[in-house]
Amino acid sequence: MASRNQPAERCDCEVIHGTIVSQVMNEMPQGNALYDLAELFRVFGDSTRIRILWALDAAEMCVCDIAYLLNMTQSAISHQLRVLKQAKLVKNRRDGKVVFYSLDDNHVKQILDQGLTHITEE
Amino acid sequence: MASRNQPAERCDCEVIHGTIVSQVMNEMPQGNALYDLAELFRVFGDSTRIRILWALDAAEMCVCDIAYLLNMTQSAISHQLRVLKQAKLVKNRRDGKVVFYSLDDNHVKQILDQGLTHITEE
DNA sequence: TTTTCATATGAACGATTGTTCAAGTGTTCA
DNA sequence: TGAACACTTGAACAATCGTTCATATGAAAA
Repeated sequence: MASRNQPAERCDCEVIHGTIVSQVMNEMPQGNALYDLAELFRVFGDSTRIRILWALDAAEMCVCDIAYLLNMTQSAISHQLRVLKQAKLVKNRRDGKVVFYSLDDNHVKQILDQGLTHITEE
Repeated sequence: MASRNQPAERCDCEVIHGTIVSQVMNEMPQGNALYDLAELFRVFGDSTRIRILWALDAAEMCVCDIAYLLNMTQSAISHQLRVLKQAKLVKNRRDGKVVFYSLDDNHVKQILDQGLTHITEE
């Protein structure tokens, strides 16, 4: 019998879904696919980053504009923009001293909207 | 002049988007809407929870099934199921000793798929 | 009733996160 | 060139997170 604090062996409860469970195990995306998916959502999982994306959906904006808009320091915004850029959610272009950020593609807004739909429907 | 480590005052960079920025500030959802949105995505932002949701999309399942499937302890799974239930992403029903979990609504799979689309398109 | 199984829960732990602070680029303008 | 501006970056910090361990609950079987 499996001790309780080990990675689980097959349980003894009535196995209604035994066959399906085997299927799921075989069909579950291998390797990093689900890990990458979690990482993507983790980037969306912060209200500062959400507000940045929300702002950039309305217009391309420089770092100081975003900082002013969210009432935060440039440093904090810059750190978060780096996270967003690494996740390919935003892109940037330099124009003299100023760096303008914008959404990288239209998936971003779709993902936000999908989330909002879940929240507002209750 | 604003010192650098204060919540930002209006910057001096060329204000191309000044008008739009004001608009965004007015139109940005007030109160908790964006905070709630971030919290929703934060729940998706963990690979254990993503794998649980993936499994439950295939079939209703008991806790020990999920633990076996993901090769984790029942305790760890139970803790995560609580998070998922609080976020209204899963629901459960008791049948004797066994508690069966399933996805709460079809938004969940839509959100997962939307994320996968972003990842796979490169 | 007592035992057993399935699950839940609270405390504790290391690991990760978001912000701040201080210092660093890189560009423009005088 | 040198000052000023827009932005970036690394280290440090408190706060939060996910898992483990030990224990508790709830239901069925003995």
